[in-house]
Amino acid sequence: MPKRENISMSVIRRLPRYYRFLNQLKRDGVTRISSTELSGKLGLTASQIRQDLNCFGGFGQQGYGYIVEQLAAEIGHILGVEHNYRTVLFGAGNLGRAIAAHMNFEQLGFELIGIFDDAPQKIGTVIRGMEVLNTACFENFCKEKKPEMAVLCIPRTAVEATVDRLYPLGIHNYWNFSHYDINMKYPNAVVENVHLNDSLLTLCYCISNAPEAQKPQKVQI
Amino acid sequence: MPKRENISMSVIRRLPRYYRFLNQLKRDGVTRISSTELSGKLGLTASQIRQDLNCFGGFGQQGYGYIVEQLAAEIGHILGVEHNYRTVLFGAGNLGRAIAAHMNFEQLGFELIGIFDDAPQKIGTVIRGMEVLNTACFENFCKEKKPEMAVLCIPRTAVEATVDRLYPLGIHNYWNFSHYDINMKYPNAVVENVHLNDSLLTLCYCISNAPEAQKPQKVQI
DNA sequence: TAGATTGTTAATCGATTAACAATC
DNA sequence: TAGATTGTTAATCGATTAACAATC
Repeated sequence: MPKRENISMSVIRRLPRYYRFLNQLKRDGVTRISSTELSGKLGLTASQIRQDLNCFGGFGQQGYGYIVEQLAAEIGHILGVEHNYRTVLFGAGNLGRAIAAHMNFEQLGFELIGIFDDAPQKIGTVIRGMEVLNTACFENFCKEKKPEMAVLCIPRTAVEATVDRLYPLGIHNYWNFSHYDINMKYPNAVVENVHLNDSLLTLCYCISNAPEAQKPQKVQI
Repeated sequence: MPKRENISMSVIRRLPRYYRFLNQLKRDGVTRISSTELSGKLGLTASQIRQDLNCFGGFGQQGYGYIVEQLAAEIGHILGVEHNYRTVLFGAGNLGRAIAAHMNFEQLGFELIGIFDDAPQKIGTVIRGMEVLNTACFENFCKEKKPEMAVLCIPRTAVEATVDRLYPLGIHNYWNFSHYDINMKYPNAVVENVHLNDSLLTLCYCISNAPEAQKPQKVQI
């Protein structure tokens, strides 16, 4: 794959979805698929799928289509799922515990190597067989384990101080569940935000402004 | 606000962010703001902000700007935060418990009125002062409480059957944490997806493809 | 070979930005 | 009134779709 420059975010955000569907097809025993078939399953145009894939290289065969297993592997490689970036999680509250327990980090390019909190009642508790460590010990942990990414499940108010501490330790990549905007202060940090509040408000808008036919008040049980 | 038709998703997805920033300004005691000032804080162009707001009406005063409190209220109203849609949550696993405990549903247009699971060891446990109920009892619950939205924190494999059950009961709105695509079978359902796996994979791509200067291997502790 | 389907270029569509007249 | 800033129209930019030649 020689091209790959200035790929737009629109394209990038579709890749995980392609990857997911292709892996499902693989599990279902499908060996070969055309862009038209795939477009039906994904609800996109065949043209868009071909355009997207050709940002990274020509993975298909003219007149034949794409080999499912090969294409899945290519996209996995493009995403970088083989990297297993060493990851720490900050905040062992409800959300942090859920994320630690729920996510298959290993299949998604990361390896969870430590969970940190500063509340005494949380330190020492176990999540997914991993003991929650005291945030105070992070510098020592860091020297030995050299984490590359941090998941932030801490309150908005605590994020700035935490990033001020992690960034100089070489942790420049963040999966951020707070609404604090890390890139304001650290424009070079690589940040993926999960804004659950915004997502819920978007749903609220869509419900409130759905065509009349779908309005809840019209519904009968 | 007379206009409001065919608002693009791009605009809608920016509204929660405007709402969030305006509420913060309100808390900070700011009474007045211009589109230019706001654009600086949000990292958007002033033009875009004015365009976005004018999809819904003219909320500013020429030569003066926008009154923070008033604009926040207007956007809240556009989003529909006052609706308090009656909400049930399915799946009291790690993620479901975290979402139930973590989200301020009341401030975001929803009211959580029930949590359901079918695992005996979960039924009867308490989350946020609310007892987890047996999924088997849902029809009865529904007759009395008439829920309008469902949060789905159940495994992908269980979603289809659950929606098959909920949709005919009049629940057409979903906050979906699984990767099952509800709109395939129910095109009229109003669905907001939270795809945590896709988000993490996107981060993986961004880390793997960041400019050399940011690559983790170059970092010194 | 004929049929199918890609890779890629060109056309269209939509979203963002710029400009400026209206007006507070 | 003069200065500022909106609301809105026009220009630009980017993303999606359509078309088709290349080729398996």
